[in-house]
Amino acid sequence: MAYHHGDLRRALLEATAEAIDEHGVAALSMRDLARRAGVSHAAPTHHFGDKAGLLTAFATEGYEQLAAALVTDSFLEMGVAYVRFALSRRAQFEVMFRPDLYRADDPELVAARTRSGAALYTGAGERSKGQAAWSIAHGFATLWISGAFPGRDQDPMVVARSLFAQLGQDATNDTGAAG
Amino acid sequence: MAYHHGDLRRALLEATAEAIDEHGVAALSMRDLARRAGVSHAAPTHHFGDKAGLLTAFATEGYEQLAAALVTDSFLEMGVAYVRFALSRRAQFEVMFRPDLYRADDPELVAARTRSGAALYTGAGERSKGQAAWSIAHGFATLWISGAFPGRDQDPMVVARSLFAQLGQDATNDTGAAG
DNA sequence: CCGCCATCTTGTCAATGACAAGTTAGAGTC
DNA sequence: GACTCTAACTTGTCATTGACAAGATGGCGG
Repeated sequence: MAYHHGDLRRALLEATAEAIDEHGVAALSMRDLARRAGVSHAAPTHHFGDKAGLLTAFATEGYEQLAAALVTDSFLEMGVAYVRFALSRRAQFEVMFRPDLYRADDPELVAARTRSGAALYTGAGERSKGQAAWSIAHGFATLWISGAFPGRDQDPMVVARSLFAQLGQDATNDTGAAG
Repeated sequence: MAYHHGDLRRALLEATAEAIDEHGVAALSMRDLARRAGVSHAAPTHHFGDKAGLLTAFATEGYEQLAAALVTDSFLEMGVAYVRFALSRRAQFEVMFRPDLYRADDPELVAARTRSGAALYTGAGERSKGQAAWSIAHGFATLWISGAFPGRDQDPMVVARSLFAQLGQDATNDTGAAG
């Protein structure tokens, strides 16, 4: 077995998403990740220190991806993008909002979270309408993922748009920059 | 040490809420619950079969409590009650919406979930406005709990009301029974 | 007063996270 | 082109955990 994997760190982060998608975060195991990557059981520790370190890196990556996904000029589309991110990167989304799983004060994570927060607050700000939109996006995404939301035969993105439409109409075409 | 605890099942469920409130679901340990209740490490297994069984019972209890909490005549107050439940019974709320932690097909759990769902759908139904309100309530609650929501010096219940107010005004005084 | 059996205990096992100590390979140096 | 240096990875170990098996206890029906 080769001693130098190439990019084990990357492979482990990808294996993490796979494993969570398959069995949920609760069943996530460092040793299973090692097996998936074809390395010894202690190899992941070398790169991440411990399990919390792995999930810190995983959540950081998630915040960076979210920040990138939220770049759009329309207030409505930002909400749609938020839901799309949550549903397409379920594993990241799930870990990101469970700070008990990682080190929430890690500098790199805080920086990434701040970046995605900046995008979000530009549209949502401290204003109730933006916060309501964020809550709808986040609530719908988590309810849909957990299976609690009705109408599972429908396209979730279509449903999401119908929910945003329930907010005052002026909000759907407002980037928030005017506030 | 007494062989008959009295109501160990009850004590364990209460210890579960305590333990989750203190260290999160991720760190929940059957043996720790046993220690908290002052019984041997295998006692919990006798009552719940396994960890998933314990959390199934815990989530079932949560759904029953939620169903009771949602009994109100006002659409708006139901949303407020939902948020209040989530914040006051954090542990139950967290477990309820993580079906990977328990047996989602358990008959008693399904019954309890259906009961709380009935209350919810009476107000929310299949209609977008009700679903938007549910999403706001659920999203706000989870974001507040995770610490991601801004304005943490404010009273969360006041913030929640300001969010519901962003929905069309006619929705805030509609039980949905007319649909 | 005696057996029954739900309740709880003790004992054990495989899996896991964390850590310590050893091994390898490839990069830099001369 | 051998030599060292060190990051990357391995092997080995330990305490903890969930799950299960088997035994102990004590209240309750007969």
